Amino acid sequence: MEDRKGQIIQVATDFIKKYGYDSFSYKDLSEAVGITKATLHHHFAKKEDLGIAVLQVIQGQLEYLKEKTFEIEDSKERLTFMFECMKGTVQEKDICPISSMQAEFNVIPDSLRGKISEISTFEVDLLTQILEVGKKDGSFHFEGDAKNTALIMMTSYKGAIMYSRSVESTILDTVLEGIITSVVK
Amino acid sequence: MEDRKGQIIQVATDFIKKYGYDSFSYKDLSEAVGITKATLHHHFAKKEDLGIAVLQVIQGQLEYLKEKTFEIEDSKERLTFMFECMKGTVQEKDICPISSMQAEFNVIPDSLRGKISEISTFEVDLLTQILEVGKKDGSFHFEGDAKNTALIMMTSYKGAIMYSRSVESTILDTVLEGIITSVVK
DNA sequence: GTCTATACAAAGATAGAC
DNA sequence: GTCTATCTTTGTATAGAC
Repeated sequence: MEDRKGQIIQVATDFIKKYGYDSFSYKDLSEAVGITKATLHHHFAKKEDLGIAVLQVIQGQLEYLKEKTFEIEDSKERLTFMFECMKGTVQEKDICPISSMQAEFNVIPDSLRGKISEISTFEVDLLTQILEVGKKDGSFHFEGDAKNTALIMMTSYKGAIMYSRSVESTILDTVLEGIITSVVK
Repeated sequence: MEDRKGQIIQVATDFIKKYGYDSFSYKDLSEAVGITKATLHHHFAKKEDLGIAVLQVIQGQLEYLKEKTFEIEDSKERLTFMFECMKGTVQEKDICPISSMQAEFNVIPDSLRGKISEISTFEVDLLTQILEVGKKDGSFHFEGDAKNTALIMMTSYKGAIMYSRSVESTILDTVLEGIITSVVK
């Protein structure tokens, strides 16, 4: 089964969303996958290697999301689609793996920090572009430049996922609706 | 020196903001404070006890902030004051200790989770009240209820601190200005 | 209140057999 | 590709002396 690697990455991603990169162990992971720690090390010699692999997959998914997003003609639909897709990747009480590793920024390996920065920027840029296009075609209304608005929307979305953990989990939908209508209406 | 306890709490809080609760050790802390691990255990038998102490101090500071905040007459000034105070407690490249522990929610002791939930709720409630008063006296303009707006503002603020870590750190000020003017103008 | 010394468990990682 | 066994380091925590 060559897809062992893929399976490991999948479970590791779930763990990062649940516990964080630093707080899941090769022992946890090996048990969840059903192999030994040694086998895990065979596939990903160091935990750092696994971390990089996880981030590469996420990066690929985001690039794919960008493609799919711009296949949609209508700006409002496009915006909703993007957030719905993002929301779909995190289960209840999980957090965004990027947020998780932003929180751990000072304790993760340097190579991971670089990738996290890239991905963080990519996300905001994607939203910025969606907003710019939507403003031009008259779908969205906001003051200031698109990047600032994108920043507020993205940080609010990420922050809301985080907050859902410790308060009522309905707040994510509330916030999501709020930030979308703030530019659409 | 009875204030050893206070000193330990102070340094522990800094560590949580920099590395997270799970990722700083009694060894790190003992070296930073200048005492041995054993002495640390004398003051706070378990790491969990220290965690609770840290959160109690934060809770107290927030209650004090609420008092001070409502001593200010003008709604706009009050809102700015609150965010400036909050911002003042986190150094560049640190994150809010509450965000930090929200990210670690599934790996911290139960007693800490409870406190985190309380504090998270308190913060949003404080902002909600500021917004409600300001809407009534005509200082603020926003649609929907104050709680939703407070949620968006608070999650955006917290998310921005987080994002500053991995992208340009100027985004915090950008976002802060954005969310304040969104209700003030 | 602080120390040295130590116990104990968990973590990341490697060696070598099958 | 997977295993058992083992190493090394680090983390939390305790015992007992000063």
